[in-house]
Amino acid sequence: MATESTQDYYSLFAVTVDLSILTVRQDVLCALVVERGIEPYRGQWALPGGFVRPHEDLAAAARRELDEETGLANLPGHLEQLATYGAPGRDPRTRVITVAYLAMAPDLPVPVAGTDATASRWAPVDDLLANDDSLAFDHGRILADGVERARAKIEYTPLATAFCPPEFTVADLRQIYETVWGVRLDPRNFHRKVTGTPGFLLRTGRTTRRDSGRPAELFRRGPAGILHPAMLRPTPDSTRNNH
Amino acid sequence: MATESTQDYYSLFAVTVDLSILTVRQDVLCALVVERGIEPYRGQWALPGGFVRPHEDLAAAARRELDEETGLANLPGHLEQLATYGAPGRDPRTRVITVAYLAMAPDLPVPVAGTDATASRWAPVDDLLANDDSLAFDHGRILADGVERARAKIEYTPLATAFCPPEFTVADLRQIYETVWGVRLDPRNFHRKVTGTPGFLLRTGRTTRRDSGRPAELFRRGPAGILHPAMLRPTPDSTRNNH
DNA sequence: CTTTTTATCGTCATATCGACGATAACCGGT
DNA sequence: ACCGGTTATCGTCGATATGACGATAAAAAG
Repeated sequence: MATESTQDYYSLFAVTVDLSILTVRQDVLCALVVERGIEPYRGQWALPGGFVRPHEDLAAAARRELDEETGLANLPGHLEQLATYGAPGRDPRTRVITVAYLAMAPDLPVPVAGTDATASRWAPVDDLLANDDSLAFDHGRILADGVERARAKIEYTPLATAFCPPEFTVADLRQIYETVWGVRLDPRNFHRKVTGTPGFLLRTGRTTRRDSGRPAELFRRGPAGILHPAMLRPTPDSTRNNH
Repeated sequence: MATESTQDYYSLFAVTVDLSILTVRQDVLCALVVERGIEPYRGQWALPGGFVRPHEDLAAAARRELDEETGLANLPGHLEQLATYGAPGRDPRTRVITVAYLAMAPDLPVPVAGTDATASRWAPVDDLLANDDSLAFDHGRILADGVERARAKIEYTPLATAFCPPEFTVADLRQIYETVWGVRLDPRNFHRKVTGTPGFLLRTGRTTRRDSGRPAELFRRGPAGILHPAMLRPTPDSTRNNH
């Protein structure tokens, strides 16, 4: 907040809030994208977002945009500030400062027909991040940062449960980790880990029936805010213990 | 960046960059604060910062303020974006969006007489965070967030070395961890840990002479970007393994 | 040459992890 | 009722990391 050193005057900037909204659909990590109706980048896909209103808090603006885009007033899941992007020229029209937020939500049964007239859809993040210009503006970078944040935070927080419905099985949760991290995890060690980490999961006593195989117990998210010890993301290199 | 949904018009905001500049001086974690010369909060201490210029990148503005306040053109250490604060009313004059940055630097021999006419000094963060209104605006929260970020990041990154001079001993590094975390660490286990973590430290071969005791080997920061396995911050509760 | 001080190395019990075997509880088909 | 298929859950074992702490090394001070 302004040291008011040699110069006290200041410039004004347009400020927007953009959202990396992530979910896991059919074992694929997806992000919500909207089609732009106007220039610049007309017809291209972009992250949902919009201008912050004059007397609106940043977090409130993010929640408002989230509600508008998902069509769900009380969206379950998680919302946190990601980072702020303000490079000159990132919007060709004028100088724009964008505060990006990261949302993680369970797969929404509603195929998200937001209040906007613009089209919106879930797209696999791998597709969106394959090309550098699949997304308008610098939204590719914002999404990449959001995905990396999500991958890191499910290591030491219970936030992977934000991708799950209120009640879920250990296998459901493992599938989330496998999808978000892009790895395979041993079901037995995973089960031992999540059930042994204090506060991670609460048992409901109930079970699911399945088409085949033993029924699984249903859990809900526990009270822990951080995981001790953390979940370990396997190292990409597996050629270590070859003695 | 603006979905341009129902409304395409936008408001303008003043944007500043504020800095949580941390260092360790005489085994105390300190932050750089400046005295405000004008209203509001005249005479109170605040984090250094200032308005972003019309065509200036956010990171560039942060580096510029850092140089101005520390008086060192190429300040060693580390600088990263922390978070953005934009609650209405946080500046009583007008709506201001502040992008906060976190800097971690070795103890500067120069008693920082910046280019500003305003006074500046290093203050222990414990003092600054003791009262809720020791700092102007919401700078207490920004500083608290910065300290928490620093405490977390030295767990899994080599950033504790950013508080050290280019060459340092294991004891120097341990003192950094003890000061930032506010704990005591076993010198033998700490030595085993840091020397055994790949890429953390590079040995120089040289040693320091001391006033008393065996000379210690000098190290410099290694190439690792993250620590595997991470440094473990002792849990505040020690009443666990009492079987 | 002994004491003091700090740095560095070693030892040992415990906890955790990865790999993987074994068992449990459901299915559908015979 | 029995059997194989499938998935969930429990156990075992070796390797590794960790906390507690003893032992040794290399300097200064007396």
